[in-house]
Amino acid sequence: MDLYSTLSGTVEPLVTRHPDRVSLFVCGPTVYDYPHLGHARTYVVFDVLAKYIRWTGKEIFYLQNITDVDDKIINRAHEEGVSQSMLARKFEAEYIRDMRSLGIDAVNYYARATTHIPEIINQVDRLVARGVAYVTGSGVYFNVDMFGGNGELSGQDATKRVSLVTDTSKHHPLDFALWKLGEFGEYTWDSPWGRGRPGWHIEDTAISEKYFGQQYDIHGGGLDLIFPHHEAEIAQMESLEGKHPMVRYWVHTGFLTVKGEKMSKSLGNFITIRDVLRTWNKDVLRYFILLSHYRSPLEATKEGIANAGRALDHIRAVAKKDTGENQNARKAFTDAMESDLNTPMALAAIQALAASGDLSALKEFGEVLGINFLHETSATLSVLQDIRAELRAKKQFDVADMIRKRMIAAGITVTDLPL
RNA sequence: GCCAAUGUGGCGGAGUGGCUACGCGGCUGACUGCAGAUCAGCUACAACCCGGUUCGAAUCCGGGCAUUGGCUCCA
Repeated sequence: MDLYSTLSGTVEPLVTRHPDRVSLFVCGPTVYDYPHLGHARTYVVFDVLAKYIRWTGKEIFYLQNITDVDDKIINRAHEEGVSQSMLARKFEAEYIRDMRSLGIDAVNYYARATTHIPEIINQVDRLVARGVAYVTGSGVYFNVDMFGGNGELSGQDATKRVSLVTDTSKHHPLDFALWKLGEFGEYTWDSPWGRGRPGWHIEDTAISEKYFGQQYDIHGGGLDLIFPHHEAEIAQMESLEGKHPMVRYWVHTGFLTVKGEKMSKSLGNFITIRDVLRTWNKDVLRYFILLSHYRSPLEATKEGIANAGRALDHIRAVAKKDTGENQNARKAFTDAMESDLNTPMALAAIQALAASGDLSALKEFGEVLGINFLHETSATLSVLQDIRAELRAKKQFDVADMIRKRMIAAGITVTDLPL
């Protein structure tokens, strides 16, 4: 398939290091609060990417980190009077719960920062030994002047930029912390440089190196991580042994916006996933997300989600009778997915499949997208439907209508065909 | 200031150098025990602006503008 990489700035054919095995690493959340719709977008997109690649017959290992040691967690735990681990475990569980309720199940392994401290320390140690990191009284820092490749992803040269932060202990204002020295309560570990905790960027490279090595195929995350986070990751990993590129395919999802502004925890304009799922089910939400291309901005509005819900209802209403394969629409679907995961086009193909009654393709592709395009049926429901059909045939409309009324009240969509 | 993403019809949203995706909404008709749904058709004659290349550009090139974001934590 073709995939856009931020590194090259173009769509290019996906050529993985092993023809039939794909390694995918996606930056997970910092677990200090409930996940919001912006997270839903990013993780639904990568869920679909992984499912699609798997569907094409390749083996994929999808690894995601969980940032469970960080300033925000420390502060929040302090505010709420709970331990850091209690807070982190709670919101990690909430995150996993929300991901499940969105039908996200393509991740093979969630790796916590705090369970990879030895790997982190080891990596920092090697960076110090290589001479690209140095130790001060406040921590271990990566020396950005020592890394030539900086700025590849973002187009920004870190050594030439102006920083708002002034920390006189650092050689260069933009040098970033690999290890922060100090006592941070529960999450403080011994290290060769003294007690402390990891910097922000190091966990990803320590984790990805452990499971994938210094080079792997796809690294994903939100657009907001390109700088400085992903640049820092490249600097760290490629400084170990000079292997380049660390990753060839950097896939970044566009922002989810609210009234034109990026949804974020810091802005406080976020809608949690569970709030949305109170009104709409995961099929509607996924349909809404996939209705726009993953790199475009996506404006979250009630109207937009409701619109997606109507479109999905329509597909289900049309897809009632199985009338065989629609090869053209099947090809259109895979062509769209092959083309930089063009889900809006893929959904157009889904509509065509529904219209032509290719139910087996709808089921199969629905699994790739994580959306159920067919009406759910159960034994109980079909018995009720049969009874109603008989009653209507006998023109006993009062009883038939009463059953329909009750079914609708119970949240079941009932649509009769003309007699 | 520097860097980046985005800019298409009432709305959402694709592709493609010329042959007008698709959906939602709206309109008309058909069908229908009733709701609803479905079916057929119509609707919008759209491309941020200014230049250029071309027989032809929304699509390629140049220059602007606007919105959002990154440069501090962020999916």
